[in-house]
Amino acid sequence: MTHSYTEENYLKAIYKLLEQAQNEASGSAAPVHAEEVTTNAIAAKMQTKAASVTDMLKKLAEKKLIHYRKYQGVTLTDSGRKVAVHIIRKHRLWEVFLVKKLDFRWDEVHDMAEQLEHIQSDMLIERLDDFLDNPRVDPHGDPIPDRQGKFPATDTQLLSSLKKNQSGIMTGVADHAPAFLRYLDKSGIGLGAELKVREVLEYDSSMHLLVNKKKSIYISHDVAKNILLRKK
Amino acid sequence: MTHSYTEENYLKAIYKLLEQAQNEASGSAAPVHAEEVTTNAIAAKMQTKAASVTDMLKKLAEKKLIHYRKYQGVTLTDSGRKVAVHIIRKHRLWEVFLVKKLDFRWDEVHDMAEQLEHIQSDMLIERLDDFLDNPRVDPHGDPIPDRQGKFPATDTQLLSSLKKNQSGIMTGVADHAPAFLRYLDKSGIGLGAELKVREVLEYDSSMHLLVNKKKSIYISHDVAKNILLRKK
DNA sequence: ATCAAAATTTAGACAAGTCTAAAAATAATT
DNA sequence: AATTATTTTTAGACTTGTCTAAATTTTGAT
Repeated sequence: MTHSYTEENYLKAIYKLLEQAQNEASGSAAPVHAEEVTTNAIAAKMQTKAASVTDMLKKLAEKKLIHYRKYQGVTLTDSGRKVAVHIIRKHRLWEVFLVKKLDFRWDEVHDMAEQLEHIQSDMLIERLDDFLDNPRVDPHGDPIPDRQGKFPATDTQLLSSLKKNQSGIMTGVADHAPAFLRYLDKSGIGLGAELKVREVLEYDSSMHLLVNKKKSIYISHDVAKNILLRKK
Repeated sequence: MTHSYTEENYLKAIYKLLEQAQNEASGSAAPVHAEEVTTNAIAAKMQTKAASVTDMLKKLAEKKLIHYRKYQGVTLTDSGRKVAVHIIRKHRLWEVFLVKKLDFRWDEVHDMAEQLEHIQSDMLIERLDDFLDNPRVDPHGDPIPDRQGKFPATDTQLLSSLKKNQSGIMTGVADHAPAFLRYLDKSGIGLGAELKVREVLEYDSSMHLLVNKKKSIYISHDVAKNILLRKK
């Protein structure tokens, strides 16, 4: 019923890689057949060696947390996905706590939440959820699944998909690197900001934006690809 | 600079056993020469075997966290004590959070705090301290050391040491067992309560108390030995 | 279709923490 | 002071998670 710290981290990594594969597949024309995650991808994400990953995959498969076919790749079973989503729920709720109650900035909370997400107590996390007024998203705009593991509906798109004169409200980021987050802070771009596309430069797809109807800034295509918003 | 979850738990156990030995020594006529803790005592407290304790003691001695003389016993070095006190600080602050902010009862928080005390982040614990308005004691009345490891001064005694007609304000408990705490709740006895000794029965030292000038109850000597108060 | 490159798995080893059983040291008792 | 009894330590083994190096499988390119 209970899983080790390390097992939880592997399940979370696999979940995120699967999610990422889904997003990339839906972006292309390819049909979304059950994507699988590779050993090497997991090793890269976990900062470990492929041999270690193989060892862990065998253990997770034995516990029926993943579907594992040698040399082919892995997916999560329903129970594996449940564990992963619960870890994500805890991670994101603790991030809200750190930002809303302890006044940390959104670029500071990741490492602390990485530890807090493994605290074992369902009561604790439900009380924390209530204490925070049942937030739907974390400080980066990522959705927080409910206790059943259901994610709130979202309809966001990448800023990079907007055309000239279109605008939207920023709802999240696709890159959580502290340096990127601090760059956004410095540029006056945060969750809830109104972003209007003034111009899209043809040769490098960089954008000229109007932030909150006031501030005019230029951002690269790389930046635009990592900002999520709801078009209006 | 950083220690494993298990090392931290051993250091905390040794600290508490030393503290306990100190208290018992000061109660008797014996001089308080540097008490040492035995392998068996640690094994009992950690719910493990003596052989495992010996293995860990070697490691802790190598890291200069304890003074270890084979067959003789152990004490903490200054740096070992510092680690232990910091764990206790974190444990007690998290307990305050759980009770004051998440509305847990004082008998429910121990297991959660046992996990939370190992979260590594000095920033986090200082922010938490401020968020809780720098409490001096945890929900059981135990003193919370400051970030330098200094404990606030306290002058408490056991309820069992009071004589007929003496009274005091309850400041803590010596036993943290959930069943004991729930018994106190049911009896209307909690931190801050005024306890007046109406009568001490001679043959079993049980007491007749007046709680908050209203409620009259009888408690055994065992209970009286586990209630701390400040005499007035 | 074959061969080289890349990815994955196996084999064997290591560190942390635990255990049982046996040996050694200390304490207690007569 | 000698001899049990108790406590503590050592020896050797097991588990979890990791690693390197070698073997195997799959993929890609000609």
